[in-house]
Amino acid sequence: MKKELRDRNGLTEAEYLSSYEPGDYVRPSVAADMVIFTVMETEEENYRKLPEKELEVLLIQRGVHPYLGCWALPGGFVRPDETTEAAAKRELKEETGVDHVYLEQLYTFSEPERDPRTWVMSCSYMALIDSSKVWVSAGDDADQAVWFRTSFRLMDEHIEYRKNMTYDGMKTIRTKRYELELSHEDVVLRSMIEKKIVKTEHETVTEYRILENDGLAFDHAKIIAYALERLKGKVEYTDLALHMMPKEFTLTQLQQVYEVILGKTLLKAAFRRKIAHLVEETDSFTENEGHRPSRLFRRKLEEE
Amino acid sequence: MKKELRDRNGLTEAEYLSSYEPGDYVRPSVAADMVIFTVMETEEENYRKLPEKELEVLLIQRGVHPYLGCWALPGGFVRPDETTEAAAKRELKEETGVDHVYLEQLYTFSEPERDPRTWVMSCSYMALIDSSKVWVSAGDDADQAVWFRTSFRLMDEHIEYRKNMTYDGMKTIRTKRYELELSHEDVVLRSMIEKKIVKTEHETVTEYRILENDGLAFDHAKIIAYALERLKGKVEYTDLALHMMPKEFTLTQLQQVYEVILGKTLLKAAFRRKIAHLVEETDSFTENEGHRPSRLFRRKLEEE
DNA sequence: CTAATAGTGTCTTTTAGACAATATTAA
DNA sequence: TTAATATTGTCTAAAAGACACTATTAG
Repeated sequence: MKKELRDRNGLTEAEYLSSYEPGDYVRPSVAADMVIFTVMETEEENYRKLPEKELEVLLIQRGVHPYLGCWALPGGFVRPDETTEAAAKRELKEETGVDHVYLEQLYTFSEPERDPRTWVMSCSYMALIDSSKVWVSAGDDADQAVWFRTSFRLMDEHIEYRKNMTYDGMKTIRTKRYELELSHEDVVLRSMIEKKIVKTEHETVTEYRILENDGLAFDHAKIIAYALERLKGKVEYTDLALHMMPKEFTLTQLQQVYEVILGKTLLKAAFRRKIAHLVEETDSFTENEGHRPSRLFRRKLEEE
Repeated sequence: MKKELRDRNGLTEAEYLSSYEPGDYVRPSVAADMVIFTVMETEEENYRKLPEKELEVLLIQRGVHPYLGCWALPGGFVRPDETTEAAAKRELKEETGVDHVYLEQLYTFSEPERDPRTWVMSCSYMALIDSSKVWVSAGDDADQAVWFRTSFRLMDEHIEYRKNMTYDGMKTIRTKRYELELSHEDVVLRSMIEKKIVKTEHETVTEYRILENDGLAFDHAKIIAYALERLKGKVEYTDLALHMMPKEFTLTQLQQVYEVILGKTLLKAAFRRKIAHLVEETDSFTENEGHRPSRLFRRKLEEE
């Protein structure tokens, strides 16, 4: 309908576009980086007991500078014919061989100095995959992908109330320090991340900062911390956790996944009531467990 | 600690970086676009009645191709020395003159053809400003910024259950069609946006599509729809709405803001219980309203 | 007095938390 | 039989929904 509008140079849109020259402004590279989570079972000695579960993140050891030898999130540059999401899916497929998984855009990190080489933004994604699909990548060609056990603990919390003199009104600064510890066999990567929430009259500014970092490349400690907070936050009011389950699972297994993500134990009865609407019964049961068999459930696709 | 590691070419990190050449891969431009919301009061005839409230979005009429004459979100390209957030803040200041407001990153839109000129990603932000600060920008130099009344209505909802033969398992497709209507005086911008949620065994894919669009530039209808959904979703469990209030406000005013955002009326008693922990009393009251005075509150900064 | 909003009390319903009782299995 | 988990029931506590009653003001 606006076809024949002409701009101040007398050009129609078609004419403008055909004569358009991109100009030589500096442009950033954009990478899609992925925080891929899964929950794995640890080996259990007692044949009767159920195995414990642990939250794991996939990392790749860098074989090139910068951060040579450090561990990084899987990811790669976005190409001009794809979306960031398509780039993430492509990398995911390459790195894990897995195809149809839950994928959610997290945040675009854009501090200009986050990559020492050049201006690179990271559009980060969180992927959830079920451990039965986890193809433990035997070190292929260049880089090796490894699952790291994840621990993310609040180490310190601090609130400061500040009477702001210049501007009227109060200001509160809430600071939380988290320890992120990733381990695989004898490799332990440890970072301290600070989350600072500054509230004033109208503003609320949240800021993450890496205080210490040992072995993780770039600002990936920050990205992983951000992903863990998102995961924790959404698990309680969405069906996110269901995406980490195999096709059929027991309610106890599902509860374990919730517990690992939330970092606390839940009451069985209350848990079952709460997630009842997210699952549906199958006719199968577990067998040969040394105790009463458990009904298997699957994710319910219908219903809200 | 990894200082002296050398890569396959025998270079240390410092050597590598000093010899680093960016290469000539194609890079995208990245823009920071903002969905700026405020809630304004309509004029009320009856001196006793309280004014109604309406949700408004700030748009700018484009004076250049492409989408010449269409209305677009305020925004601009990110510069190499700033974060996307800094770019958003800069544009916000330029466009509205307002400085310290609530700002939250929404989503990075990256469809390669979203800008007909060249490859441009949009890192979108939502800003909330209080209407008392709204400087009704008298059309300045180039482009004029105008507040548009917002209506976002679910027009159609549809669920399809599909038995997937090739792959085992079910698939459900939930489709929602929304009408986005933005109006200012006699200008009415109308778009239809489709939200499609496809659930399979492990995957949940959500996709927004513009079905119809009249007068909004680029994919901005999609971005506004996304922002409205985020706003609605977070209002119920955060203090987001408080960022749209003036320094002091009555609880009824706050309730009106909730109601406008949620698009439904709330019960007074229940509402007050729910938000009690987010506000604190002042000693002031409204006056000359033709009815009982109302206590003024302010946003509480302490406490969770 | 009136027409409006302000503010609170209370009953009901729903949801969450806590814990206990009973069921079932492989070795 | 035993040591484990599975499953359900029930009581209590807290939160949400619904509604009604009382308070206060400018004109």
